[in-house]
Amino acid sequence: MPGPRGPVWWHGRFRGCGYRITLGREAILHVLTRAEAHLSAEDIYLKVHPSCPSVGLTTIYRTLELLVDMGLVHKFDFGDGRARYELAEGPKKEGHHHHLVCTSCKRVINYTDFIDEELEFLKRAEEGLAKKYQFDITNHMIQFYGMCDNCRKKKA
Amino acid sequence: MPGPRGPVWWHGRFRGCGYRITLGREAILHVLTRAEAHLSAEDIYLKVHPSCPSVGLTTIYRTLELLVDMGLVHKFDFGDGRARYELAEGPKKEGHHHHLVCTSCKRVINYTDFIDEELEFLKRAEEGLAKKYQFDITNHMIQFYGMCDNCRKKKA
DNA sequence: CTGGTTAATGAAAATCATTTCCATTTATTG
DNA sequence: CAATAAATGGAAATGATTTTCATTAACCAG
Ligand SMILES: [Mn+2]
Ligand SMILES: [Mn+2]
Ligand SMILES: [Zn+2]
Ligand SMILES: [Zn+2]
Repeated sequence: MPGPRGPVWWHGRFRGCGYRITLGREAILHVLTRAEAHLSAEDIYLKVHPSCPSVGLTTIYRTLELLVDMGLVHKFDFGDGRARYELAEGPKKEGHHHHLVCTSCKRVINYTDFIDEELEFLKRAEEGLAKKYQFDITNHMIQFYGMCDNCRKKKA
Repeated sequence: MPGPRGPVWWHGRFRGCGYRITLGREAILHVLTRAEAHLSAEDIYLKVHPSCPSVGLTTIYRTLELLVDMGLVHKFDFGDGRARYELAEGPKKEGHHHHLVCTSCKRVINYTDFIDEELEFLKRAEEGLAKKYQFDITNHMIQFYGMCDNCRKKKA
């Protein structure tokens, strides 16, 4: 149930780009907004299906591509063979975090620690790199890989 | 031409794990050692083929998986639909760098700038995260995304 | 050096996430 | 409400990667 049709934070962005606001898109954003985990296209399809059975997997993929291009959603590859999607920034600014990926079980942990000193480092790096390589930097990604608690115990 | 069969830097690692040293593996490592770019499995297949036409694509995939698991090779997803591989560390310590990825043309630039302050930041982050999340961190990845010189000009 | 053991391999087939096609639907606008 | 073009769904295509299985060859003991 996508809720009342009132103006929603992302409607403006859509209208501004000349994109239409459809039931499917509404449902997909709704799921992404409430997602705890890092959802695959199929995960989203399954969550959208009960309330909007008419939305097909193709639309999920198309919408996600659109959202990624608009910068509203980030796309990740955690090594399990399917892309994972996550809202870039909600209405609340909970957002900015990075990932700890277990190479053994593919579990992913969001962390926000060290974000301050990280921001410091990133700002200078971005500036320097942009100038040196004539790159217009819009985004970054940091991931740490290793073995999680559970997997380490299993090995022992 | 995989060169003389003398002891090579990675032979020890292989023997230690009980892995056999085969012509195919020799050829694949040889290509990776000399690679300038970030090669896909097929790129490697094509480079190996002339001197070792008997090595099939399946072996390329299998060997790359092995090398990634051993930590000798890093696997990347730059968003063009195929995995890219790069030697983690050669005999010479040229290695450590990160990537600038053009989201428009998928061009990738290696950079080593800011590595010192980055290392500082990473060391502390790794320690803190390892303790807090009980993660055994073995690796990390940093990528900046944006639009490269060429692509920006085209848009203008 | 040689034969036995078993990892490694190639080719073909299977998998499966993602994309493409195209006829149909629907959001938007006046 | 009608006109228009964007958006969509379902089926088929795509294409990278994986699996299967019969064959080869690396390695080791003798
Ligand atoms: Mn996350
Ligand atoms: Mn590189
Ligand atoms: Zn794990
Ligand atoms: Zn570019």
